[in-house]
Amino acid sequence: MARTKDTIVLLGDELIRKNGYNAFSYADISKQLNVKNAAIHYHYPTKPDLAEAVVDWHTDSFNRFAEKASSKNEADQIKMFLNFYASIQVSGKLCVIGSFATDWNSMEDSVQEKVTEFTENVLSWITTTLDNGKQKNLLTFSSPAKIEALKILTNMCAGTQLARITGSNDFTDIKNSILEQIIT
Amino acid sequence: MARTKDTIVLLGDELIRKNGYNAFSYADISKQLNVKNAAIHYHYPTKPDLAEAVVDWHTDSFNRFAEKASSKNEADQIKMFLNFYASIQVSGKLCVIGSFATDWNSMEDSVQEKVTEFTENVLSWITTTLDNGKQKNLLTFSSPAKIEALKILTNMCAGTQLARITGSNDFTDIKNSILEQIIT
DNA sequence: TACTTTATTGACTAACTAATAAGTTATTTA
DNA sequence: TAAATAACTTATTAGTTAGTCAATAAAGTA
Repeated sequence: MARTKDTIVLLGDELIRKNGYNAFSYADISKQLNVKNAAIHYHYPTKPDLAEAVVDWHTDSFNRFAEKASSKNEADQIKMFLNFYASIQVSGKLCVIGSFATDWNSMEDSVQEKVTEFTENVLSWITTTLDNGKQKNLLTFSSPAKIEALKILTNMCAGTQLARITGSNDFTDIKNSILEQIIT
Repeated sequence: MARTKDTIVLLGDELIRKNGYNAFSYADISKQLNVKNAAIHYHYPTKPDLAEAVVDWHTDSFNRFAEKASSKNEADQIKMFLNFYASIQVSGKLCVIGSFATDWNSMEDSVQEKVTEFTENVLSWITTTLDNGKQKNLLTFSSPAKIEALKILTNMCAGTQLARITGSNDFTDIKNSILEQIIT
């Protein structure tokens, strides 16, 4: 039964994106899971090991998202993407990319590499989706798709951060404005 | 002589924006300053006290920036603002807003309040500058100035974060694209 | 000159941290 | 059934953390 092992990743992810990588400890997880901290070390010997597993989970999760979205048209796919970020915002979490970027300098190389790969994966999905949507006349934007993707991603990533400071209306405004501008 | 006291804030700010609030310790500062950690506690009794001083420093710093920029036209003011973020990116730091947002839940109320005030101050400066620039036909954008301001700020904030992961070209591309689109 | 304030050190503490080693129990597997 | 493996606990360690307190030295003030 891989029950505990999986739950650790979910709790780890929640703690990382709610409180930050350096703010959480194995004790936080073990308390919530009602096991001793040594049990966490049994499944994930070191903190970087756990961090890697968290990034892997996000990779799988995003691939499932892309798979699920692939049945819709490009305008709806972008909508789904922004709605995904809206759910992050509502749950009080942050985008993984932003969370790991802030604690980048305390991250092991192995973790950094996985985060980089994940980020490039997300960016290329947005870029391709924008490009295809433009060709089908479902989407409009003037800059190259890659740069439009960078702007949308940074809007969402820092949008969830900003919402903590100035409130969730700011996030919603950003999200709606993006959709208004790119959907024909 | 307030030499040490001021240097502590500068070092604290650098550590917060390079490594994160929860990743730095009084020991890091005391080593660099060649004083004992008790000396840091003399000037800033608790970590939140230091964090408040760091935010105050940013408030002063931004006010000086706005004052200095006020002699230029609105297009140049926005350019200056983006260039300011470019210098943050180059120095390997992050935007204060993003740094504090990520560690928001480990922040004292007193610090949160100061960060909120600072962020609203920055946002209203961008909004006003965009608005004035539009009226003078120096700037063009279709959404309300406030929302355009939110988008530019989140682009810059997460742009410095993303640059750590995927490289500084992405930041430069975002920056140039913003300028191309809003400057007439 | 005597007192007070400012800036600092030295010495310490209590709490927390990631991580380890040895032992325990239950479940597979051969 | 015996051995092996998986999933833990108990107990502990070495290091770090923010924060305190008493002592000190220098500079300013009355």
